[in-house]
Amino acid sequence: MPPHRTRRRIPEATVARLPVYLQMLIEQADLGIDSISSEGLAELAGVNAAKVRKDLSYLGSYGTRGVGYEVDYLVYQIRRELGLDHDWPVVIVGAGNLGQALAGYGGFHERGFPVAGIVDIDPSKVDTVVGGARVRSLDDLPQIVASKGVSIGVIATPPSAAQAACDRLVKAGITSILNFAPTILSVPIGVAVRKVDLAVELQILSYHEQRRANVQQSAQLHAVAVDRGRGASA
Amino acid sequence: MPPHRTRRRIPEATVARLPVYLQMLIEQADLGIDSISSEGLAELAGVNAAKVRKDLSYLGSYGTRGVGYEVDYLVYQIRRELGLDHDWPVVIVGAGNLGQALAGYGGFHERGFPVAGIVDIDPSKVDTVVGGARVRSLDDLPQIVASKGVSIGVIATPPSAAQAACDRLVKAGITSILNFAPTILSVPIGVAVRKVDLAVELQILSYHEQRRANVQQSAQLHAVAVDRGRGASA
DNA sequence: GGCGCTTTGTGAAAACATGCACATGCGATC
DNA sequence: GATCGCATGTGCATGTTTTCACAAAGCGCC
Repeated sequence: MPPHRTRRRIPEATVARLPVYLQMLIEQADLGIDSISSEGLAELAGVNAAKVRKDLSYLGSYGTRGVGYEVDYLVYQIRRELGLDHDWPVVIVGAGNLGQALAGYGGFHERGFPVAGIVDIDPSKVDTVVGGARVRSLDDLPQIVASKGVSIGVIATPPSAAQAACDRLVKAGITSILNFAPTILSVPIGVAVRKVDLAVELQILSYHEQRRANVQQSAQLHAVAVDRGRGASA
Repeated sequence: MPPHRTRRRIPEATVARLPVYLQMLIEQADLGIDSISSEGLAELAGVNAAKVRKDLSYLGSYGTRGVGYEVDYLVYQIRRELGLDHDWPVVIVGAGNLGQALAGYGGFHERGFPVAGIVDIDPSKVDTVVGGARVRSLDDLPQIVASKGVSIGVIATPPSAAQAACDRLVKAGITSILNFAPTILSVPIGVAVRKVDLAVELQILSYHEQRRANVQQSAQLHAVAVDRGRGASA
């Protein structure tokens, strides 16, 4: 039996880095580079070389000692592991600001996630055209999903409509959801959800800004205290 | 000396969850709820109650045993810790599809991150109006940053322009960057970067879809094997 | 004022992730 | 075809995050 039939589970942290390696490898391939070391890839991906090696070792032993990794082959293997050897059409729910931008964003299609359709509950938005796709009614969701074999849904609705959108996606047969609304969705087990909340990202940055400011202030206070101490002792 | 002058460092994982708690607490406050237990908050935030308690304990002892947490007070404390007691204006670089959507997205302003300006290198985009803001030249960046006290920059350029955009942001005095381009940025130490890559998110979902399919297939194979075994042994 | 109920806050254990350091094995060179 | 140099793959130590489990403590009721 081939050893990769029953594949050992890949740690989530590694799964999250594989797409980055993939991207970098594709860039290198386009530049005509056909071999790369863990150190080289680590530099490109902004991580440490041991981590790269350990991550890649979960896929199998695809490197050559003393040499490095063959770029094309690694691309092939990561693609296969991530399930990127075929396209995954996505359906977008919500044709507001963000939904429209996503539908018009070429990067999706280019990276294997063509937009199979965009739907909205608002009749005044239905049949308008955004980013080359005609907005369809939310009621058409099951038909779009079934006819195009869609398994990934993207929620780009206002927060108040997100759970309802989610429920309809699940009912239509969607099993993975990318949620842009600042809402915690509840889904049946077996449905994967990832959340992207722009405000949360900014708030995390805000924490670091805040902290930086505090540290500086505290350093100043400390300096003053030291000066006082000196003055007093002199 | 008050114990929170030299505040212990909050783990990164906790910092990433605080904004979610905050959001949920604000929702509860709006509903007129003024007290909540760790269990209740955990449910809302989609995490486990012990984690909520440990996370909140990093801020200090703000709960009441046998009762729970006072919603308003907790909101105040989390806000303070995250540095959200004042607005943080942001500047957006890149007025393409995504940049325009971000500029027009009300959620930013609403949650304390007003758009101080949006700039683009393309002269044909300059002076067009998107989402209520006039696009300005990339050359105006230092002036925008200085005059409005901006410390957070958002990169919404094509990947090939991202590093250059980053360099100019840093030179203009920006110390935190939210990067939407699928590019690893190199920045001087002291500058915080967070990356949001939509394709990466989809690829992670793809991995789980792929895996699901494999497991099912493998289960089927296994069922067949079992049946064979039975048939043979019967 | 004391008792019991409830929920916090936190040590300690377990699980997970990272990074080091080096044995292993491959290719190149002589 | 033996030797050398180099980069992989991995055992092990370290650090971080999650989870458990329970003592400590506030509130209401008698």
